Amino acid sequence: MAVTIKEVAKKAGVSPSTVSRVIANHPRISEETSKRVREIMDELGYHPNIMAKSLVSRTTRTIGVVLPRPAEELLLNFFFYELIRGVLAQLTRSGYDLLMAGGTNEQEELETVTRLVRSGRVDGLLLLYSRASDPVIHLLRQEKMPFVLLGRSLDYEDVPSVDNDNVQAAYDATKHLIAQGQRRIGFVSGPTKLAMTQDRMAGYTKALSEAGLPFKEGWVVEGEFLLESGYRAMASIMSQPEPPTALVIIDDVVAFGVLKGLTELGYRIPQDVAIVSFNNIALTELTMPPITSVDVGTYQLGYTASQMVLRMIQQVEITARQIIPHRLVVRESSLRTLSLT
Amino acid sequence: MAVTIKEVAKKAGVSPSTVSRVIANHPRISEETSKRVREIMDELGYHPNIMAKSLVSRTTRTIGVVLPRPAEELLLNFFFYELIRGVLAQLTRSGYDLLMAGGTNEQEELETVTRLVRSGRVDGLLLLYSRASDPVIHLLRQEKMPFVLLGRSLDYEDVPSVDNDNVQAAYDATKHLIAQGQRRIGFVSGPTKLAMTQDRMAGYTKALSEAGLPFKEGWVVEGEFLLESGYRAMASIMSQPEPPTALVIIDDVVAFGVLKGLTELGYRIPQDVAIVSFNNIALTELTMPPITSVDVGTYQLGYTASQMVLRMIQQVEITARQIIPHRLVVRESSLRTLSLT
DNA sequence: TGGCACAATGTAAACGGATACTTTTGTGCA
DNA sequence: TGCACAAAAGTATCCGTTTACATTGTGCCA
Repeated sequence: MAVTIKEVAKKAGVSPSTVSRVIANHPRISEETSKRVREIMDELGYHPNIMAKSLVSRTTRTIGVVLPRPAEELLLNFFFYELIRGVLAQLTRSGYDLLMAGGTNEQEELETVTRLVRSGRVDGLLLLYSRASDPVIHLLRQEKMPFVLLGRSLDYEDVPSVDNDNVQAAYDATKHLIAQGQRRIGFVSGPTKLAMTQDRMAGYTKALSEAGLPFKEGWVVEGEFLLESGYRAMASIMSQPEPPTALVIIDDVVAFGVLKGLTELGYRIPQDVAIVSFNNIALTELTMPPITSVDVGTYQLGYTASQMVLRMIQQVEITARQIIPHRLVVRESSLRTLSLT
Repeated sequence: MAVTIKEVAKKAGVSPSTVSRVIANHPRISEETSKRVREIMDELGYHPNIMAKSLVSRTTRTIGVVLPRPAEELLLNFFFYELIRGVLAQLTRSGYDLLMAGGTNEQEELETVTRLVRSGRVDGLLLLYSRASDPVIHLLRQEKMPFVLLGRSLDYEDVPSVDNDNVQAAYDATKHLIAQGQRRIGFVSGPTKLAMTQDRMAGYTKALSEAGLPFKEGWVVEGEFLLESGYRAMASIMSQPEPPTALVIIDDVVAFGVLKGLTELGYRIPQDVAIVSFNNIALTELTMPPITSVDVGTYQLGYTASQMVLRMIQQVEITARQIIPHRLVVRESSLRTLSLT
């Protein structure tokens, strides 16, 4: 059906190996032959059969992307597309393809990854999560399959990963509130088993203590990456005897819930309560007021993660942990200057 | 490196072909042999090499998903993840893999798809857009490669596609507003070259005329799927001498912009202006007020589209155009009963 | 002018698995 | 006991490429 190297060879009056060498830019092929063969390849619309190529080269030029299990996916939901764009841009540039996989539970996921690795389906993997102590990670290390985590792992410091400096990001966000004159600052947190949550928490407390501001237990509430979570966390924090006048919020979606809850309770943002959050998804500028958020460079995360796996495949030395710069995007929700108090 | 069929055969004391037949569940293999071979496969952690298998079977068990070009991607942004989950669920169930591809411009995209098709990389394709008169579609038809569009194509009625009944969806949404007592209803539209836009427009006008309500030029504004677009469209509509008291909005993201604009201008939602929109992305319930939106069954769209390609590959007869049911999710933004007028 | 180096190309054997065709083994029956 | 015939398994070839090794051809030098 499809055009093969043999048909090209026949039409060009050369042997299949010559055609193969033309494709590979082998030095010992004469200009003349090369040109003629290329013409015929174009004429016949020849494209090398990747399966055959892979079989002999033992490489697939394919990177697998493993989605998190549905239970952990919520964070990803809103920047998945941009992330994939970044991944795809890098892979396309390097002539690699992207295979997407995932399972609905731990076992299914492990089976899928095992199959991809053992059947020689991919040359490397990108794990879109940073779950601690994971059987998938064990497997990949054992099989010596190059892989990169999105977000650092709590358990393995030496596993290659791309991440933001979340400590610094939260530090910056909190500092920004302090610079606006805020003294009572709370923190709406995420699941504490995630490195991201721990890091942002650390940045928050660091900024507080440096500024000599109080850290109060009741001002910090752990939530999840769910729509209602922010709402509940906010209610808990604001019901304290002396509630904070500013909140650092672990994620934009949670911030949406907080914002809504605060508004419903009659708080004015930012006059009564100022907020900053993280990830800078598109809709943060469409809320009322627009939300100040830390842009984490989603596209760049995807782009760099792919670059890392590719480097690992090419046996190039890499830094085990690559940091993507963040940027605080200041919007109305955190600006004290608007306040008349 | 990896375990091959030969190693399994050797260890089991049979020939490679026997092992191959065990894998394929060939009828003429004795229970006993089959069991022994399977045990050894497990023991060695054998997984068939997909490349070798593909080479001889001339099939890849892989479906390609082609992303829209960045310029047209905005709509997709917020439900991409759910869509992919649907696709992946169906493919995994059927033992297929998902290859993701896309280009930054028309030529790049065509080259990518050509390569996937000609090099035998995929057995079928899913196009996540429904651009009219597309060179990619021409190519796929010519190469007899099974493919399914997401959303119907304006130019080719007979191209397989999954879609909502957008006429009916917009009709339902508009009717809902009418049932709430609305008489002056405007429409914030999208790019008219899209079938989706045309269909929703048609449903809107149909509902109006059935109810004997006026259709006014100035009440209908074409926008784009951009954040600011809704804002501008709203401004234009509301500056009419006699502005509408309700708006049907082509998409949730646009509706966010409209909502923000209306609120800033001092309109109360839904008392002064009621709104309904489409797609029901997660954040519609977190706006103030929450937005009534038509759920289009994103997961189901992905799931069904994949099912269609798989059927085409198996030469099963399919309906060229598959309709996914929609569902109006009523929230505060459209409820007139709240009004005191 | 024979011999040699080297460039250009050809030949053939893999890569791992599927399968048409062939051989071996086993069973029932005359 | 021998034979037919079916079940079970083995042999060999092919899928489309790459590549080690072999062959051919040319020019140059002793």
